[in-house]
Amino acid sequence: MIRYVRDHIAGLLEAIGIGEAGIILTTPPKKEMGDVAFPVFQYAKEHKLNPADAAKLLAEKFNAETEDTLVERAEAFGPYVNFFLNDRELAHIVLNLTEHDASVVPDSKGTVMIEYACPNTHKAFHIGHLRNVILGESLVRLHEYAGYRVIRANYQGDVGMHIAKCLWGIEQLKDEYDAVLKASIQDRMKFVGKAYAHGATAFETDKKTEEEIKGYNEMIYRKDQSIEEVYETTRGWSLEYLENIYKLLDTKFDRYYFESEVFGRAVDIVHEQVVNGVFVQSEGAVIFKGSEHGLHDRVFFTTAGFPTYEAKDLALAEKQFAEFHPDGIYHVIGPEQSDYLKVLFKALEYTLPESKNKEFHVPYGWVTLKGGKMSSRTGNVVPAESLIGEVEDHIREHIETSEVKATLSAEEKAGTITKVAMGAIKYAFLKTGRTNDMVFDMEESVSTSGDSGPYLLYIVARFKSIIAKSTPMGVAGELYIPEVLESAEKGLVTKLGEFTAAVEDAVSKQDPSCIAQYQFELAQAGSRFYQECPVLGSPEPIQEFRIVLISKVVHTMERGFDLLGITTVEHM
RNA sequence: GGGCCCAUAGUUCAAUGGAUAGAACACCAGCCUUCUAAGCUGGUUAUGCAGGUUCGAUUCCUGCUGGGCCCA
Repeated sequence: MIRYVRDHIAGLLEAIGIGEAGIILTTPPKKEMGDVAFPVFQYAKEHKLNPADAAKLLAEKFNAETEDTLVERAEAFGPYVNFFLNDRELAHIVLNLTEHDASVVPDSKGTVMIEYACPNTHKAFHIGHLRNVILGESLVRLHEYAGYRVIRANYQGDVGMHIAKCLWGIEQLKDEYDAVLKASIQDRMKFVGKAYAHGATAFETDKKTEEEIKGYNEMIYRKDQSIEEVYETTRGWSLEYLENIYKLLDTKFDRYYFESEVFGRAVDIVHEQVVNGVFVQSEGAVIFKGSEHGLHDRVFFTTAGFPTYEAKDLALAEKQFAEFHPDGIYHVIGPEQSDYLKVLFKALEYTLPESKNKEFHVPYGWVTLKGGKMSSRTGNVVPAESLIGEVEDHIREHIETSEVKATLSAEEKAGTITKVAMGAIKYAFLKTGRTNDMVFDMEESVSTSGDSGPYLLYIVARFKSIIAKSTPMGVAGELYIPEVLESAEKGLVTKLGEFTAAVEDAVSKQDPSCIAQYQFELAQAGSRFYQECPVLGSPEPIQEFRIVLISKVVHTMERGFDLLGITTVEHM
């Protein structure tokens, strides 16, 4: 509901002496029941009335004592007083509404760092990472839109056992490594994946190999000459591969942090804080007693003398605060790390007091694939690029077989395919509530109908097409608005007014799915309008009104899509 | 063994403690001489189990069952 309307009605109610204790207004379930609803439970309780009687009483009182251009009348529906708004007034308000709250000044709410993506090098980028990046990018845009200065941070794991396993595997497959040096990035990464799998399997099955690989791990930390070149080369491959994916997903980062750059400082922090008693020795390791804070104990320094990722995270936080002085850092990380992060944040309160109440975990649900057609390869890890490729194939098929698109150039088609494919994927990943697990359904996400990205983009393309065909109108004073709107027009106007509320909801919950749901509802209302209300075929004053209306719809949809990281297309 | 999360229609998802629990897919029936039918309209189907708090519970509390995860 539009804030203006809400405040207006609250004011009218207050004027007749109702609702001093803060008025809550909602939307009736059906439009025949009015535009705005006032639940009277609280009022009835205070006045010892039964809710239905109270509603009747209040509706009568309102109608008798209130004269207003926007609110035509009130009517009691059970325990609710519902208000019916004047179509023309409502449309006037909505069409003149800027979709962006003018009170939001860019960068006025302080600085937040959003840390997302955070993959390991030398590994495939799988569908879980995909959800992470798509979510992170959308959160960045939401926060910027809401008036925050946002630092995009990415913390990539470029040291550790997973790389030791990979490097050991490469040593075993040296001939293949030499052969693949000049190959495409896809093939080089395919080899890296194979080498990792080789090392990981050997690590599990053979005690002697396990020791060897641990030796590689030490060599990585010491930057041992014998592995340095292969390490740097394959690290470079990984970063190139990841950068391609970021570009495809239309995301970027202000700061790339690496485990290798915080490792040294991690050692120092733990040593310093052992002296201060924050960390304690335990069976040769150094631990933080989370159990003294209702959490659990964690190792920050191993018996072998290496800092764990716990320790590295301490050094990372120190760097992040020193470099950007954020008012908050949001870590987009899976829910399985929830308990770990609680311990980490607690330890940080000691090693870095300024971080207190400024570190936040933004968890998101697990991703699985429907059908299992793709889940069989290499364990159950699905590389992101193969999923993206498959979606693109589906979309391409639609575009290529369409007669309407015959006029498009090859370049336009390619651009459209990419935009629609990425829109399909991003929408599929963002429409489910952030913390809920989700199932990625290939058929549904590329589906041209239903609750899918392509469906939404199609609605926008149709409206854009109408606007493109219309003759531009001169500025001719006040816009004509019909006295009574068609049902489909009214629905569209009402839905348009809800955009700001959807954004506020998304920001407060840190959940882009609020926007995705809004986009779908607006598209549905738009689709119905498209079906029932001809634009170009209508007589003049109505045509002008409808063009202004659909222009507003296109504008709002594009704004919403932008917050999701999705780009609209002109034709599809 | 300790802790965290989840359970809604055949399937995938919604629902600040409030009106007849909403959509989408699938299935069935209609709608193109008219702005893109990748569309629209109508129809069928659900709150895991047992209690409790409340005028009112999908929502909050307790126990149970089933699934996921973390720590040991």
